[in-house]
Amino acid sequence: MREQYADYAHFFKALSDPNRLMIVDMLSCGELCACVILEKFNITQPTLSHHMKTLCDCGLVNGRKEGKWTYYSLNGDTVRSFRAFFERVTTAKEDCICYEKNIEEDCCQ
Amino acid sequence: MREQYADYAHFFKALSDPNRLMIVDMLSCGELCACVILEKFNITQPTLSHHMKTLCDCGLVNGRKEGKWTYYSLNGDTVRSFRAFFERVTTAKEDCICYEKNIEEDCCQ
DNA sequence: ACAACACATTGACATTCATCTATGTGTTGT
DNA sequence: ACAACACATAGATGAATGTCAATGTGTTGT
Repeated sequence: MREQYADYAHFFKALSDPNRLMIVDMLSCGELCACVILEKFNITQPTLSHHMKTLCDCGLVNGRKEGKWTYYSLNGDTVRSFRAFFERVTTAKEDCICYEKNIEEDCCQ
Repeated sequence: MREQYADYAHFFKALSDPNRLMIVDMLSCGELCACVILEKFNITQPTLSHHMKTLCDCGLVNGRKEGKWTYYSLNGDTVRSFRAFFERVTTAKEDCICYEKNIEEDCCQ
């Protein structure tokens, strides 16, 4: 569990940009071509390409090339595991790290 | 909706740091004193203070001073609205922005 | 073969960020 | 009143990030 914080932090970082959040929203209904996505933004093509790489690298989005075009779609499995992680990390649980050694012992008596 | 991307991006950014993710996990079981949190990390006190400010500024965490000590806790309302936003943004919906003007018209015919 | 197109890569730049040391502020106990 | 403590703030620094212009790569149509 302890190592997962760094792993999942990448997902949060990937979604910490408004443009990328909007891209994910657009992809929630299904696959879209890069050129279609680009039309909705006031950014250059290289910038979109960079954002798509960020989303693909962390596994949230899949890319599929078809001739000249590249189609992007959400990775349902990643989205679900991300959702589950956030749920776990914000919900009280018996094996929470807050119960580990030293906690609530040496301070604030 | 369009403006919400920037608003919620702040939440994702606040959680994009492994230390802050772990802090949220610790707080999921209830209120904790800053000094108790600090013990679990290999960071200095000013660095923790900075992280707590980041979490508080976006509304995910509440701070409460009591004498010398400061107690932090998760803001349940913010967590729930954040969860709902992520759910909405990753789920197909009839009023999705991907259906707005120009999309799927001028490209990839 | 060649021009046009869709997209990726490179390199540069300004901004933001995590972290530290040093210092300030308010509280507690003697 | 004063020392010790808990925490915040200020300032500095190296690393990461979002953006762009320029260029590269692979595909399509003539």
